[in-house]
Amino acid sequence: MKRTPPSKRTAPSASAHVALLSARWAQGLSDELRRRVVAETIIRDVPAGGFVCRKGEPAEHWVGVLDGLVKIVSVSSEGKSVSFIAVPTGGWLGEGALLKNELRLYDGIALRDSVIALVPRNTFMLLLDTSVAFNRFLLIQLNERLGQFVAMVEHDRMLGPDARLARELAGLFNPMLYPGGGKTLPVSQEELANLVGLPRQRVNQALRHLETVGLVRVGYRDVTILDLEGLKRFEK
Amino acid sequence: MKRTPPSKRTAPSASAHVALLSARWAQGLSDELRRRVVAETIIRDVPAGGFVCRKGEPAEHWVGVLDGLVKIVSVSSEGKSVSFIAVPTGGWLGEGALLKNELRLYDGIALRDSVIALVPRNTFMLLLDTSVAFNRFLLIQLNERLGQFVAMVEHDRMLGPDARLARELAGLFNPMLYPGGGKTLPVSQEELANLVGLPRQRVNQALRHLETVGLVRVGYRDVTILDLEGLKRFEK
DNA sequence: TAAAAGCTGTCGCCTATGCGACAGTTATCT
DNA sequence: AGATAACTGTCGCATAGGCGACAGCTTTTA
Repeated sequence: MKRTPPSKRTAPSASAHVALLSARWAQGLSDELRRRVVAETIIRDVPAGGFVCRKGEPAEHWVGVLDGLVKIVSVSSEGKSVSFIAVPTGGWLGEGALLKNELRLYDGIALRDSVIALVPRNTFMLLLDTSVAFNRFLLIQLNERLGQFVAMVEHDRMLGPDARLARELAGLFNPMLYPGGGKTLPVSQEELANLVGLPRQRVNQALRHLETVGLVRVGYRDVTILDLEGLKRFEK
Repeated sequence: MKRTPPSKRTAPSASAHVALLSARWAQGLSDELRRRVVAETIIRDVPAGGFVCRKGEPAEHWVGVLDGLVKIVSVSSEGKSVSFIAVPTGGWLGEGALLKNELRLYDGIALRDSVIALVPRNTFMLLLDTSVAFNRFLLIQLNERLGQFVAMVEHDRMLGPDARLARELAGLFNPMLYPGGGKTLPVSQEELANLVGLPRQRVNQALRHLETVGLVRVGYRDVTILDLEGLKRFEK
């Protein structure tokens, strides 16, 4: 089981709505739309380890991480879990099932206490139907995310474990998908293992290797990126 | 080296424009736009083994496979090549670099003699700026492709070689991305190996396994899908 | 029709991954 | 502060993937 730090039970506040409207996609909207978005969006605190959305449920919301860190996970029938990406503060997720009008295919789980925005499907669709800027934003977001996954497949198949970890770490800091934010990832090595698709022991080795090369600093339950470009280039 | 069957040198014909306008994204366009698309799009025959687009060049076109089969490939610095997907007749590709206004990140190579449509960047951008339907089409296409790649990562990390091959084969027949078309894939086992990211020898075993279970029929330089749903479900 | 090129089916070896185990650390709970 | 839970760092082993080699077929080329 996962350790669950104490949940700071901040009541959904006005600051959440500020964070909401400062999202990049909200910049181009008309005042009217902005008002509707604020009125209709639900803000919810999710403690570390809690579900942001669940595989199998109908997709009723577009999900924003106003603060925190959320991983997208698939759990196999035998209980083996694969994490795809970690979406940090400022990131948005869940448009896939919304666009396909399908059940959610993956779980969303908070890696630490997070503040989540839930934009209802109707609001989302309204934006899609009325705002050119919003369409463009989504296009860019999907395209960027697609690029990230193509790169994941590429790296999974071409690179060794150390390089895979390096690239994955770099990917977690894609500035297009994940604007702002620091350079420290508050994640255990076991989580990292899930994210990279390697055994935890191997991740440990790889981390130490990357540390000796000066690309990252390894702490307890966190990793700090020292040289993003170096990580992207790392090969052996 | 790859074998290169003789190239049927059909001159770009009127039938190509018919194929072009019958693409799903062209359905919703105004007559004016349809005229422009036909006028500005370049039709080109590419022989098996030829490049449809090349890594490193600026993205000047959106690429349609009017007839044939095109693989998207990344070649590592040491010459190891990874194929991501095979885009069959009716498929479209290359919007990624176009949207990002970047250099192409991957090669596009014809797996057999193919008829290719090249929609110039300006035409593409015009469609993007003026047609709501086109925007929606692209959104769907990107989303669908993203789903395909997420599934690839999932399967690469969760499933064994046989199941990986099964899912990959199934993925090549996603009706959303690749409408129409038969159920036979004219591809050597070595190509399949590149597509699945396994050694050729292992792919051979896996194919024979899938054949004994009745999911596919294996021929010389081709594989016929017998049970698409079975392939999607295959686990061991 | 003969020869050459390319693909398929198998064997067998080597290395790396995948994984259980466990001692040592660091944080959290009461 | 002490107890407990969670995370980190290592060893070592079994298995599976990665790969060279090569004989038997199929298709194209001369």
